[in-house]
Amino acid sequence: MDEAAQSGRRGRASVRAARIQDVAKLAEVSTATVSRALATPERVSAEARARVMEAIAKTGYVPNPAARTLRSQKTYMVLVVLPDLANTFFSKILRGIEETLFEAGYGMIIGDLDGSPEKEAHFAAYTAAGRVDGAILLHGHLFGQSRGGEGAPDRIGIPLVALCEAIPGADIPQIEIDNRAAASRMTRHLASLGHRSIAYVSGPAGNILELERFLGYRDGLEAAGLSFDPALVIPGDYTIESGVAAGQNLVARASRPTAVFCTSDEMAIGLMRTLFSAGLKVPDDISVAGFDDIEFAAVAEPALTTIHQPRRELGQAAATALVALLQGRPTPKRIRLDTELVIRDSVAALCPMS
Amino acid sequence: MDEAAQSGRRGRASVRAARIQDVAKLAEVSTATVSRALATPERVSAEARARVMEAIAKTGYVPNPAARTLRSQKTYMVLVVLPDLANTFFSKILRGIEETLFEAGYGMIIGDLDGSPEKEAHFAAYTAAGRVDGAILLHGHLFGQSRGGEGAPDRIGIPLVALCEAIPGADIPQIEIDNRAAASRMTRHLASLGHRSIAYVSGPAGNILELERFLGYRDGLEAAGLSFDPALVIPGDYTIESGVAAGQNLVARASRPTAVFCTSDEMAIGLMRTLFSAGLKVPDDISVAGFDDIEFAAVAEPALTTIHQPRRELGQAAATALVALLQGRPTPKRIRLDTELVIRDSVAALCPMS
DNA sequence: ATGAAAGCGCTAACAG
DNA sequence: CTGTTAGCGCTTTCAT
Repeated sequence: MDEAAQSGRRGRASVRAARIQDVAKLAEVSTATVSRALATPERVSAEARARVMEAIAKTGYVPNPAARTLRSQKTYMVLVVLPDLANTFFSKILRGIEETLFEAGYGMIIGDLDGSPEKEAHFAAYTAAGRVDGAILLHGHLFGQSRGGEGAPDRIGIPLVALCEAIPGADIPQIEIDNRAAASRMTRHLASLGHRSIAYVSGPAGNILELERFLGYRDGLEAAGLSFDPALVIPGDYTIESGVAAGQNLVARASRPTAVFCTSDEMAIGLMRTLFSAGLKVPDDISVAGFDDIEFAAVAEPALTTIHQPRRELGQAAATALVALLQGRPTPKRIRLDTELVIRDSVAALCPMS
Repeated sequence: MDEAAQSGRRGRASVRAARIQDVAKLAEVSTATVSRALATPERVSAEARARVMEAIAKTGYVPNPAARTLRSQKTYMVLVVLPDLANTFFSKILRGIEETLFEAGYGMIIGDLDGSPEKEAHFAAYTAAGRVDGAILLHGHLFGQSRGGEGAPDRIGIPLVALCEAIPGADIPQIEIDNRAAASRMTRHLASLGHRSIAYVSGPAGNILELERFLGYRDGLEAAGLSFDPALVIPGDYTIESGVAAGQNLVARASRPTAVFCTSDEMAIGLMRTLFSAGLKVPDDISVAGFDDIEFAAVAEPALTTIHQPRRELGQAAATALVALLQGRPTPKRIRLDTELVIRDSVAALCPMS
């Protein structure tokens, strides 16, 4: 009862972390009871539970996650894959995900693709190796499906959820906004202010968001009785730099549109910068609209008219869906959150003079 | 030799992941040899190694990290704790950390404090539970040392590195810039342009960066022969919102400084916004300087004069130091990277007229 | 250079 | 409600 105390020396040097055995011994119960007291308290007598808890407090016991994972085949970790961590658009989404995951007892590992496909393989290996129980995908496709080609393994064995960038054809829950409707709304807003020549700064070619938003732009044009002019579509990729480039494109033109709809706030801010440098005034000479409503949109000069996305809620919804899957509960295949048109100062009614 | 093939049914339904045993059997070696072929190839005959590699390819074997961790007591995971993931200042730092860690074979778990001390305990538990081998701390103090009080456990048993926000008194490698010198440089730059009334928008009280930058501001003032005026210090906390508030503070004043040194770009951008709204022109009516050189600094209107921090390199240096520690190699206790004064358009020489 | 065997710390059956 | 008993899959002595 006291002989089996410590295995040899107990100098204060290496005070090995307490194991479940130490707790069991101190509480005078079996290790199974300790385990149960932690996992399913209701299945343990109040008395035993109290003794276990006391022993845990006394020993400072913290369960070893590796052992737990090895035995239970559950990691309580979720992988979140995103195209670009530096994009401020994602940070609040991440917050929403993390807080929901945390409440459900899951940890979050972030996989930042940073624009390189090789990294995707790296994170795919995480799932293959069983490092995580599930994943939230923000980058618009399934692992190993970069080319959308044949051998696309529809699933890699763990629950998956797509967030923001829908993955066409994938049989997993998709959480997103109605990009098409939002883009249409903004286009109509611009048209309602008298603009008849509305340029469109696109996202990366092939991107699903771009596809949807472009369709919305066309919808809006049509709804306003405006005809589509391909010359008014300026390529972009959602970055500040591409917005700057789009601005140069615009400035160089002989005849300019009276309004520009940028499909990301970062592009809108970069574009306005170029316009200013060229001596053009926003919104007096040209109106500029964005998309996303990132933090800087409200403090840009002029403050940016844009589409607000409920970023935190988007993250929460995705995490909630994944947790449901993880716990074997059903979850809707598609969740669409509402956006909002935020009117600020970068868009003005077209002056008939102009 | 072929009887022990599969343990029972081998329907295509549940193709359990290959284990090291499967590889060993296929390669006709022991599991120990497979393990060694992976960890220490040089200790295995070329022949055996080839057979093992082939078997691995054939089975699609991926080592189980939980089992590996349980046995070797190494997680090959590093925790990165930061005060605010939404702050764009950190994203590039994270990139630098991740790429370096990845090359060294380590994964990264991000601990976003999001401004709540409770979360810190949460992430401290990660380290206590042995989920990670080491940690990089960007939040300016050690775990459980929030109050800087007595029982500060100087170490929690795993290697730690402090990044950006130095931790006074902690005996761990610290990677940072020379905040004091940089702030002094900016202050002197402003003074050299004729400004004699230079306001200072601070960081959060007690923050080590704030302490250093404030000292630098004082240094710069002194070097320029200017006296310090407490009324010119406006409180802030590095956020956009606090910059907006600082701007309101400024606008409300009867007599205004001719230049404002904001100790973060986000504050500078928020402040300029307020100034504009109040009809003040930057830099004509008032010069504004920032600190950090985030992406938006270059495209702000006007483009922001600021202090450039080598963010990616900072991250790389911290990760490199931690990996050295993890591998038992020595590393310098303090690394200071150079900053740069970036002159753009938000600061102008003081017009004698004014 | 290789194999046998002993666990790392935990949870899940299975009895009782 | 509780204890006993097996391992989860891997790395690592210790022999050979």
